Amino acid sequence: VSQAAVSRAFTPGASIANGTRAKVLDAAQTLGYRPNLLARSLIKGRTGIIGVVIGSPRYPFFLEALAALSVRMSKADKHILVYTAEGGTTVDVLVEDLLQYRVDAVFLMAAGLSPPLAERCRNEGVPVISFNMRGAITVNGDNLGGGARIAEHLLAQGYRNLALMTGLEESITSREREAGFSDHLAAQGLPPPTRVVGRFDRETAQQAARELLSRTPRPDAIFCANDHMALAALEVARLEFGLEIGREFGVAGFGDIDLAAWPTFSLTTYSLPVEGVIDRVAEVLLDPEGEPTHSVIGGELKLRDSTRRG
Amino acid sequence: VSQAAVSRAFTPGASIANGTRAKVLDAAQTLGYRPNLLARSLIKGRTGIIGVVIGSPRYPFFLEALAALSVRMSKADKHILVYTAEGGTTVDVLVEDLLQYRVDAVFLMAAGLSPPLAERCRNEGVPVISFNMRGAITVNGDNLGGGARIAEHLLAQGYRNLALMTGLEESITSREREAGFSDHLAAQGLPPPTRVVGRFDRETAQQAARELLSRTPRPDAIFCANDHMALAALEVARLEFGLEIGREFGVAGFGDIDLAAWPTFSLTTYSLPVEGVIDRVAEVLLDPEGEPTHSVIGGELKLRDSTRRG
DNA sequence: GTGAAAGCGCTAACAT
DNA sequence: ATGTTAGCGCTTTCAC
Repeated sequence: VSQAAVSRAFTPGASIANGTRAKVLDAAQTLGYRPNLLARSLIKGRTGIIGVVIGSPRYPFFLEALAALSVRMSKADKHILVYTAEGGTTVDVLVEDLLQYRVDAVFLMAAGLSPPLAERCRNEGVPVISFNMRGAITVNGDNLGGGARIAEHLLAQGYRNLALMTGLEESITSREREAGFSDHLAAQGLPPPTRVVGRFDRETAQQAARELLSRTPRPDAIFCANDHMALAALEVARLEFGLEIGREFGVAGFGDIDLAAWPTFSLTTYSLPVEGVIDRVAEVLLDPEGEPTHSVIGGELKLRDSTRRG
Repeated sequence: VSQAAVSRAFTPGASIANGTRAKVLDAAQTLGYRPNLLARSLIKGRTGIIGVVIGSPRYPFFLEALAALSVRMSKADKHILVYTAEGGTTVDVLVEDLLQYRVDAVFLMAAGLSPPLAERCRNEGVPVISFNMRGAITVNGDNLGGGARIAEHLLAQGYRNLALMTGLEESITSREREAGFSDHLAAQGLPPPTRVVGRFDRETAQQAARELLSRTPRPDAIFCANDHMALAALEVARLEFGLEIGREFGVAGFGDIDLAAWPTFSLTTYSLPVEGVIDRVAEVLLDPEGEPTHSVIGGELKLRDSTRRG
């Protein structure tokens, strides 16, 4: 009944007689005793907690990724401490806080970690994983490749007057998707697409789509930097301009969210495989060693009715 | 430069000279020192961490609620440790684990906490909040009232041959929405609605809708226990059966998710105000005292085109 | 295989 | 206002 014995009883491979262990576990059961993980972490230096910072908690992709990550981590007996950056708090403040909880690693679904703090994380042995951040370990969908595949596809379908709707101007993700698309056109000796700026959300995308569709000559197809904007554009084209989607106006997105496959929309898109991305993130998160790596998880072109002519 | 002085420097209202505090904070800055919250929690008995268990991480409502809660909690300097119950782990195991981390409270978005463990949580002073669990503190949308309002509305619009699509049979939420709906019909002396069982998801709902719409006489309106099923039913009716939604076939849901308001669907529904519900949850979570309370957060009927005749 | 003692990093009395 | 001491609940040498 010594303190050490109890500790050993709860430690998987400890040197303790089976009888003693059983006795201790039994007593714990009836007394309602459970080891205090805080105290354990204090000694061990590892908490089994992964810190996650979400910059835009309203953006469904991040939530899906969070859920997927949580499922993965549970399997490894690790857990997730969530911080959301809404309402003025900078990412630095949140990460600083996370470090105080002595998290084993940080997963950043937000931009804006300052290089000095990133440096400190490295020094303290806390790996930082992010979608897009120089200096950190990154895991990404194939933004460049996807953009290019979409451009290629639209041209193959005979669309000639192409438009592009970007996400937030400062978003690296958006810029990569745009670059993939535009560079492909340039490589074919074609002029750059008509460009409008969405901000990844529905409202702005609707405005941008209205503006674009009112122009003459009207573009005959658009590539939007994410599916949400593409669906907004599709709705505007169909319901407000009475265009037949696909034949009169092609729409393509990026991400392949569930909605894209609904028959009502049948949106052509390039997939961003949440599961695949998170699998890789989990892998890196669980393996502290290693230099900054940059993984690109390929998706695939999903050909649907929103870009089929005739 | 004593240990206690440092502690005081980092404690908001402690008795310490401004000069000393400045000096300590300054030194900490350059040395990269940050207090260890684990050690602090070990003494204080409070961690500032709220445990959240999500039973169905694929169900968007829970994710939205999680995001909303995280934002609320950040403001109170509390944080969220997320556990997902996918792949066989029981809620009991997860809550047990949460208790080991000495969380200040538990928010359960999952069913299945055993009464003995619930009891233990109470004894240890860890409040348990849930959407639907006897014995615990609960916060809910107005399932009963909403179901009734929908029934009332459908009748007022002249629909006469009503159908109902439930969620999971074991879901209390689904049963309440059903009861609100059916009881209203009964109170009007009308026969019970035709009843099909969905499982809250799209696939099952599509099957159920197909089956229902093939019957003779065909129902002229349906109430689905959530918006996702309602949208699935709407799509099937419109695209597979060629019905004019609203005039020939009325569709109503529950929840008022973003999609419901999209012009493509324009789904009539009774709102489940995520923000309102989570506001209340946060309130209870932050205030440990109090007996089991049961809050019902009212929503409102959203009249849209999916239930307008003529 | 088991117990005694030391210590993880902090805060809370209690002095001064 | 500051330093000293004790102790939060655990794991880890080190004896036995």
